[in-house]
Parts: sequence; structure tokens; C-alpha cells
Amino acid sequence: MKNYDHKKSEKKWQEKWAEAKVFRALDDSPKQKYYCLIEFPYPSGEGLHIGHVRSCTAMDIVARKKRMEGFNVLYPMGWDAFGLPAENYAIKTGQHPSKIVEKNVAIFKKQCQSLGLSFDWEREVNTTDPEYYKWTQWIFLQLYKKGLAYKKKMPINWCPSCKIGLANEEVIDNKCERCGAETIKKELNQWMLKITEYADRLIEDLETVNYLDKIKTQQINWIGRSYGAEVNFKVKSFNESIKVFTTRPDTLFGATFLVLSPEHELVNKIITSDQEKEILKYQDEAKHKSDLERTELQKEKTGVFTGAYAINPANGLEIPIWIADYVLSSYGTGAIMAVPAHDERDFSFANKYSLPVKQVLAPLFEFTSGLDAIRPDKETRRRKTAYVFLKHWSEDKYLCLDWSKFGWHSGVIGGVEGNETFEEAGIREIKEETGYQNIKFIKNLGGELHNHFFAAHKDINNYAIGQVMLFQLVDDKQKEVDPEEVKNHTAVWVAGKEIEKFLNMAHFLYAWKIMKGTESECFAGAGVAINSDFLDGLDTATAIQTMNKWLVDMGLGKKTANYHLRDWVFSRQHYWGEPIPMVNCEKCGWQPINEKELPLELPDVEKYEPTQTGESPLASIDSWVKTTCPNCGGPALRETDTMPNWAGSSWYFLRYIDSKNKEMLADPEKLKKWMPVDLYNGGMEHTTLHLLYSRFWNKFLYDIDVVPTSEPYAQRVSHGMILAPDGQKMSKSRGNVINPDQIVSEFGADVLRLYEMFMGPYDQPVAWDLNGVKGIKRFLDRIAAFENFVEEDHYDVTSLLHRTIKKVTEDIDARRFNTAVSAFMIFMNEIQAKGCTKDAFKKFLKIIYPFIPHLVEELWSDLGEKELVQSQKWQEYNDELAILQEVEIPVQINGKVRAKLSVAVDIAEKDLKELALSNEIVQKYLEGKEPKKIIYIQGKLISLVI
RNA sequence: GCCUCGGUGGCGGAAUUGGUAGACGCACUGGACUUAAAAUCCAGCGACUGUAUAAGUCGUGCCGGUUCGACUCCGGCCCGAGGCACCA
Repeated sequence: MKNYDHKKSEKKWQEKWAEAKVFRALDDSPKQKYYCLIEFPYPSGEGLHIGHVRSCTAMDIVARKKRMEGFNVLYPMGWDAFGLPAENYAIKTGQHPSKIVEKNVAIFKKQCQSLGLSFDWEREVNTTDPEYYKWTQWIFLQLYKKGLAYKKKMPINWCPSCKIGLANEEVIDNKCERCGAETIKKELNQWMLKITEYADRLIEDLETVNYLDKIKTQQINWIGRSYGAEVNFKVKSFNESIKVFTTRPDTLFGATFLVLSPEHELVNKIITSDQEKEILKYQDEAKHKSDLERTELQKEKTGVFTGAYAINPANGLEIPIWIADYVLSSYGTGAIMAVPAHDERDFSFANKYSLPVKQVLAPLFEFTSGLDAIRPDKETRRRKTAYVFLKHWSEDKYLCLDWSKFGWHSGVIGGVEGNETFEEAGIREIKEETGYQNIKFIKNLGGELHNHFFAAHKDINNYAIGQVMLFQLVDDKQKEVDPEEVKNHTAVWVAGKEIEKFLNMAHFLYAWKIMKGTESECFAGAGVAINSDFLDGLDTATAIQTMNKWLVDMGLGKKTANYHLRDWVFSRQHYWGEPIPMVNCEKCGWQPINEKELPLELPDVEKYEPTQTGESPLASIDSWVKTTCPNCGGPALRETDTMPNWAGSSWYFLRYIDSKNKEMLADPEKLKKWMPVDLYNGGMEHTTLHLLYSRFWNKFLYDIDVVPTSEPYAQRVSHGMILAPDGQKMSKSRGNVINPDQIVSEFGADVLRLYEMFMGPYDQPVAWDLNGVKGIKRFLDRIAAFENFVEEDHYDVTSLLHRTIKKVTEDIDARRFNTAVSAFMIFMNEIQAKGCTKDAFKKFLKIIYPFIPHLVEELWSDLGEKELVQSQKWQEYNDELAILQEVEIPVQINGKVRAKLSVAVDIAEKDLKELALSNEIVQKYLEGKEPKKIIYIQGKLISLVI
């Protein structure tokens, strides 16, 4: 076809698809279901972003292919339309946010359609639709009923100049986004959701889903579980006790003071009168420090003595109780036991205030006298040699480390004299350095492991390393050790992982510090318990277990876990969100509204600004706020806070399944049919919030038998961002935003789609390049204009076609779209040169169809086909045809390619070897000799060693 | 500081149970067609040596190791991006 007009054609096919309803997901189809989900966008005023096009197209390709493969595909779209931008725009213009949303949604929808995205529009949802948020509110009520929603005083960001509460997104560098004034924290009673109750399941169930590894690790880190113990400390002369959390109960004997966070509830009860003034001052200061300041002033620790003492339950010692803001009230119990000898922070605090330090842990290896053996070396290559001898803390085992500043390379052993082996040289040198005469060589750890030792510390970066050996110093009177015994004895030292464990750790560092005279006296690693009564001699892991058991037996504490994850602050002091369906009755307290009253609709207000008191604008509507208590019928006030915009997006994937249901959130039968989502695509920035929140809600709904699966998404993938041509993020302020509408109108939707799939690996960021778009345009023009049809296919074309089908099929499944596009190009290059049959061309059209559906439909009908390509079956490939008849086998000599042989693919190994050996170039290199070894890799290469 | 990912021509990138590094595209250079330009088509395109040939050397952030053979595996380092951060 000579003149392909993308504007006309794209519109035509979009209409035909809509007419034929080929993108509709059917609830009663016998076909296997496939639920393909893309994060629904916030319909901003700027319209669809070029980045949306990338992910929507990618999922569109998957959806279209799956349909052709015979799946009943659900690929829906909707709008996450509550949120600040619409509210801010409403404040500015006085327009109702819903009007703004309506307008923007229309633009977005049109844009999606102009791209030919195969969404099933019959299932469209909008979080701001009362018929939708009715169920968001309903879920909140269920959470409340199960005790998972509660009120708590929490700080919000408050701008003293604008007198409004700000969302975290509105606070930049501790300043108000609107006026630039410093923000402060203001305590407000807020609704909270107990996501922490689900923390363990949110970690553990990750094993049952297929998420990208980086997504899993990020979630695990965010939840941040750590195991430890809670220990109770009695306060002297008070009938109170302080509970602390520690991950190292094994160091309890070394706890020489306690530290409470300034906000700790017990502080005011236990302070002595002479300390009161100072304490109150410190508390006041802490309150005025922002989070930023508290973390910025990391290095210098401050604190105040309360005047009270606690009893260390392990040894009965009286230890002082301090307060300090390096202890956070929001983590653990808000109090710690300080073990300065084995914790860096406690150590620096103890140093500053001259508090006692007590060692209760020794490293597994200790520095011995041989350590400072640095000496000039006259005869050998080395000019300076140093040995470190580390002695095992209890056994008569030594680790000998040897390095040289002006080291040698592999294979060259320094320090060897005459014909002696390296081992002999080692023994000789140990004798010289230590005076020990009876030394047993145990094992040379060689070059493979030596770097383990020295990477442990930055100071020794400059040392190139020779060899590392294990020696045993045998007492002169002792008999030689049985070789078998040595083996067992030393197994722990040398067995792969074990040695890594030992060597990568703090022990060496500690020994090194002593040697350098920079020992800090704080050893925070794992080791062996000392000065700890019944724990003495136990390694850290065993000591922790023993201590945990002891704590329980004595009724002093228990093993427990702590999380970084905090409960979800669910209140926003804004207008444009779902009203929280609760009322506060003077008599009955907080009461949920009757479910029959849902949806609790947002009333109209005159002004959208938050109020001067920090309440939401809803607070100013008396008629709405004043209501009756659902419990006693007495006067009550409505909650005026609204939900965060994460609320609506936490369950939208469920609503697509039954978007028009008036009776329930969604029909259980339909949920059973469609859940879980098979493939969910979204941005990495949603990993720790939206993704976690929606998993939490789904799990909750699963627990109350509303949904059929514990995990909502079987697979989660992520797209990379599209950057501006200069490699910067696209933003309005930089003025480097690319408008997709413009590209669609100038080049066509197919060009934009294919370009975005080709630009780079799907999951990585790539910079926009207009020349690349033009290149894709050229490629599409070549497809459109192709007419080099022949009667019968050349074998090469047939074989390439089948290889291309295979590659594209696999690439789409693995989301390697860029290499699939390259395969299309290779195929086009081939058939332009050699020609192909109409049949082969049609097969090609079918596999490129998901990428450029409009052009393909046009060419397809042009070739006389009556049906839509979307209703065709996905093209299959024939493995036999995909095989090349003739291959080029490179001949390597000593690892370098010297010649290439063109041979039949099924050539016998013997024949190939003969052919290779008789090759002229190979002969030249062989110089009449026989090769030592011939390596043949089937169909890949032949390698001669001479 | 900790965790995660990444580093390959002028550019985007390709190559994974270790087996021809640079597919495909862009940019660039030369040629054909044209009065000319655009478009299109053909050829070249990592660096160096060499005679524009033949041939050879080097080359995937850096330093080592394993191997007949390393972008790929192992150890360490450097740089960049993202996340977390006084987390007891």
C-alpha cells in the first residue's frame, strides 16, 4: 500500500474494534481467564503522560496477544481521581473538583482511545463516584469493626503561616510548598489503620507471589522486621518497671545504663526534683526539633540524667536512667538498655557523659604477639611484609595473615628463599617472628580467599595481597596432630561459606584496630560472651537463645519482634476525599454509621481550603456535621476528616470485576473467576505505599471472606521512566515535556507505540529521542509499502520467519519488547532483499499486530481478509523450520578465533574436527604439531589448545 | 552508613546453563537517483598498527582470580541511580 494515512486509518479501526466489542471481557466465557492490570492514573490537568503510554502499550501488547492465544482477557482502566491537585485547582478557580475530574477524565479517555489501547471500557471505575466510594467506606467500617481502625494523636505537618495542615507531598525541605514558611508538627487526633497487624504475613506471603526481586526486597526492608527480646527493668524506689527492646539480649550483663526517649510516659513519674528543671527543658527542646533536625544532628548525642536508677535484672547492678533524643519513641518500646561496650551509639553517649563501659563480648579471634611484625625485607621482592596472627579465643588455633604493600602478582610468591615452597617460607617466617619452633601447616587459602581478609578494612586498601595460610602452633612437647583430626579440627575454618562468615566480619577488624592502636573499645559484632555468668563461653547465637529462655523462666521478658513499618495514618484534613463514615457521640464515643446509609456523600462546600484550625472544610458545614448517634439517637458530630487517596486505589482491581454491582463490593462468584490479577504493572514509586496498602486490604478482605485469594497480584512488574532527551526527568518546570498527542498526530499511534517498545529495556529508564521516532516511522513505511511478493519462499525466509515467531512469542511473555522489535526489523530486512509469499507476510503481520494494530488491520484487509486480526489465532511456529541448515563455526586456537568454517548444522563431530585441522590457517598455527586438546561445543564452536 | 539495581562504540542498546562482543536502531561518512533539496536505495562505521588490501594487537568502569576460552563466574575497589537511615 503506497499511501498509508495513519489519521484516517487509526480512527477507522478504533471504531471497528469498538463496534465488534473485541476487547470485552466476558464473565461467562468458558475460556481460561487472564487478568492484566495497569495502575490506574490520576487524571491530572496535563493529560496522559508519555510514560503512561509506555506501560499501557506494553500491557496492551500482552493483552492483545493473550486474546489471540485464546484467553478471556480482562484489561480494564479507571481513574484514581481524589487528591490534592484537583482540590488546589478548585481553591484557585472555585470550580467543584468533580467538574474538573470529569473534564480531565474525558481527555484521558480520548487519549487512551487514540492510542488504540484495548481497554474494556464497560468496566471503567472512578474512585470519586459515590457508587464506588460507597464500598471504600464500607471496607473502612469492616476494618473498624474488626478493631483495625482506631483514633490516635498523631503529628501532622502544619504551616503556621497558611494555618493549614499539609500532606507530606506538600512539605518540601521542611517548608510549606505554597508559601515557603517553615512547617511545624501539630498533634491531631487521627484515624489509624493497623497495617502492622499484617506485617508478618505481608513479608511471608511474598514467597507465594512472582514479583520482581527488587520489589520484594524493598517491601521487606520497608516493613523492617527484626527479632529480639523485651526485657523488664525495675526502677529503684518506684513501683514501676521499664520495658526495653533489644536485638542483643546476650549483652544484658553489659547494660550499664538505660535511656528513655524524651517523650516516654514514665519520665515524669521517676524524675527527681533536682533534675526536674533540666529534664523539662530537654523535653521541650526535643518537641521543637523537627524530624530533620533530630536526624541531622546525628553525630553529637545529647541527654539528661533523670536522677532515677534501674536494676539490671541479670546482675542486680543499679544503673542510671537517662533520657536522650537518639532514642525514638516511635520504635520498639521507646526505651533501650545501653550496652556501650558493644553498641556504637551507646558507646559515644557513654563517652560523652562518662558512663561506665563493661565488656561482655570477645571476638572469636584475638590479636597475638606476632602482629606487629612489620619489617623491611632486603632480599626478596617485598620491601615490607606484615603478618597478623590471630588466635582463636579459646582453642590453640592461629590464623596467619600475610600481606605486602608492594605485593606480587598471582603465581609469584614473595618471601620465598631458594627452593622452598610457599608453605615452607611461611613456617620459616612464623618461626622467625614468633619464636615458636613447632609449627604445623594446615592449609593454604590461596589467592581465591585472601581478599576476604583485607577488604574488611579501608586502611589496608593499598596492600596487594599475597597468600593466606592457616597454621597451627604445636607445643614442642605435644605430639604431632593426627592429619584426620586436623581436618575435622579445621573444617570450620576453611569450608567455603564458613570461612566467609568468619573472615568478612568484625573480628579481623578488631584485631587490626588493636594492632594500629586505634582500638575503640566498642566491639559491635558477634563473638563469644565473657563476664556474663552463665553465658560465658557461648557464641553469640547460642547466647541469645540461652538468654531468651532465661528471661522467660525468670519472668523478666520474652522473645519478640519489632518492625519499622508504622500504622497507616488514614485521616486527611482536606475536602476532596472519601468522608470517613464515623460519628462522635457525647455519650457513646465514636460510632460507625449504619451501613445502609452508605455512601456517605461529600456535601457541597463554599470554600475548599482547609480551616484555620487544621480541620477539613467539611467542619464548617454545620448542617452536615451535626447528626444523631446511630447507637443512642442522641446528638453527635460527624468525622470531618477524609480518607487519603491511597484508600480508593487499595481495592480498585476488585471493582473492575463487577463494576456495576449495587448490592455488594463485587459478586463472590465473579471474584472467584477473575482473582488474582495475573499480571500487574506499576511504578517502582508505589512499591512501599500503594502496593503494600492494597495487599493489606486484600488480605483483610480475604480474612472476612469477601475475596477468594490472600494475595491480590500473582505477578508484579515495573516499567522504567521515560526521561527527557537531556536525560533529566520530564517536568513542566523544566519545560522538557513531550506531549503524546502531538506525536500521535504527526507520526501516528502505531509509531509512538512501537518506538516506546523499542527505545530500551522495558524495566529501565530511557531518554526520549525524536530521531528514534523517525527511524520507527521509516520502518513502518517500509512495512506499509512492502510488495516484494513471490510465489514460493526461499528457505532462509521460512526459517527466519519461524525463528522470528519463536523469539517474539517468548520476548512478549518475558516483556523484552525491545528485542522483539529488533527481530521484526531483521525479518523485514530479509524479505525486502529476498521477497516472500503473501502467506508468510500474513504470518508476520499477525505477530507484529499487538505492537502496531492499526496498520496491521489495514494491511490485513488490504490482502483480502474479512475478519479482524484481533480475532485471529496467534501464529505458532515450527521448531524444525526454525533451525538453520548451514551454520558458521568459529575455530578458536588458545581461546582466540582464528578461522571460521561454514558447515551443515548436523555435521558429525569427527568430520568437523578433521575439517578444522586441515584448515589452512589452523595449519599455520599448528606448525605441524598435534593440538593438546580439542573442545567442541555442539553447533557453537571448536577450540584447539596448542 | 545500610539495602537494591546498574556501568558495553559518537548515542539507545544486543549478546546468560562461560563459547564469534557490538545484533537492531539512531547519528555520522561516501555513493546512486535529482537541476537542487527532501524522501528513497547502496556501501562504510570500536580503537590502534598496516598499504583503503592481507594480517595483527588492544578493547565490555578499575585491580586480581578461576578457565582452552570471561561482558557473563569468584573476590575486592571505583563511579552512577533509587530506597532506607540514631531502628536499639
